[in-house]
Amino acid sequence: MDRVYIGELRAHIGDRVTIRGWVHNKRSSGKIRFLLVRDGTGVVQSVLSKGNAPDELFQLFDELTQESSLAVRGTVRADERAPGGVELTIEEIQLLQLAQDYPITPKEHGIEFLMDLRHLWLRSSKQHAILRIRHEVIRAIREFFDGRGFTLVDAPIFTPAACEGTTTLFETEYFDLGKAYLTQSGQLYAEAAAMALGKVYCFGPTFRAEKSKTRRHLTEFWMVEPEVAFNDLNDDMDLAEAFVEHIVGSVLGNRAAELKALERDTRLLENVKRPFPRISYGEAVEILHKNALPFEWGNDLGGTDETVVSQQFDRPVMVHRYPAKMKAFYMKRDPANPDLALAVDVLAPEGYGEIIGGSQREDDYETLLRRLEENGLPREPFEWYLDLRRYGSVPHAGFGLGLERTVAWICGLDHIRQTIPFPRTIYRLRP
RNA sequence: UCCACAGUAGCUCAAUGGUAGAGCAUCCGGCUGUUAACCGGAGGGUUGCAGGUUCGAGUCCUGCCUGUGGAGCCA
Repeated sequence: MDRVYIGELRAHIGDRVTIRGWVHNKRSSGKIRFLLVRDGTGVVQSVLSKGNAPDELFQLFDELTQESSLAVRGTVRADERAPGGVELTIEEIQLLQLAQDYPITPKEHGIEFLMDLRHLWLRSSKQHAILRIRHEVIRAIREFFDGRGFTLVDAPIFTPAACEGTTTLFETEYFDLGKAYLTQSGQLYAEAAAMALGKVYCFGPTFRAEKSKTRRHLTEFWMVEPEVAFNDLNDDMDLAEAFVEHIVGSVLGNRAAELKALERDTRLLENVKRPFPRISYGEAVEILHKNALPFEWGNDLGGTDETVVSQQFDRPVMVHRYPAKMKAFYMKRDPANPDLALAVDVLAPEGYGEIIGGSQREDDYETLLRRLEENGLPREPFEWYLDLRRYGSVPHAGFGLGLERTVAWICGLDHIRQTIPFPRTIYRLRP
């Protein structure tokens, strides 16, 4: 079998091989023809010249359309004139299917048009690069936790109630048991698992029915959530910075070609090394005031606020101890100031905003019960969660990292929707 | 939900209230090393929908639809 992948052609110079793929583009000049073939591992230019090939082959070449599927047999040659330095002298073309009127031409297109054709857009080289970096980030995430004794514990996607009681959830009928909701976080379940296994993480899709219309939001996105028994907020921040450093380092080390294809300036990514600066919410507010931004203590940091704060640093910054009032009920209060929650957000540089949100969890039964009431949450669906504080409660902490926001930042994209194969936004359910 | 912007050829965009155009794509022709190739030609339109103002509306006004960006919310 002489079949090889385009990515391996360099090791086959002088060989007669067969590649199988799709027509990426073609060019012609009089009696010479250039066919660019893509197979997922790369693109190779293959050449046909008059005098060296039969007329039937020229005929077939001229009929080929963009994205037609085919097999090409030929001899591999090194040639400086070819993109990539390697090309194929065509001896035989086997057409598998002639594509009709491929809509995505090698020219500019608008985002709406490309999103409607997302199933075809994935064939473009930049989308390849993004999806490969997404894969690398996922691989690095698993590698990081698996190498540190964490156990992957999947959380359910159907849940009986809101985890945090703040955001709007997708609702569905669940047989005779009433309403069920698509999960907005696996955290509460991760906490239960941490009490069983010590160090755990869950990694799966999460759903938010908020009608968010920004470059940072999807209605369906992936989140990885570690949870560690006996960790406090400082341990949590130690874990978060090591985690982010590992992810960025893995992409830099293993996906340099993809970053280059995206024209990403990697110098800013090289900076992502421990320790990350740690500032309190109060210090963040001071930074905003120094930059003449009107900001009232007690409000949450908005998109531009986050950008201004993160611009003060050359790497991700961790903002901790937010006003408890605006944070979720399960976050533990700071013993030094009960108005503050032991929470931490990690803000990515370059205006990419919050990629991690985490906290030390409330571990006292009575306090947690009071928080549920203060937040107007029903007790019954949380009984099992309260059990975790009845039976051997311990300090513990964790965080959630948004996969797509992280990929958008590392790739330097202007919008989160390109970081997931088939994005779900408020106005997009297809394809 | 609120605010702003946009919708013209398959795509990306032009067009002072006065005959709807270009580039790319498609089709035809040319070119023996092209690099989003290039050169010549052809076809391609209910200007998002419904009203209104006007001698005349792609252009101005009203409503609606669709999309984009932002706010809020958050990963």
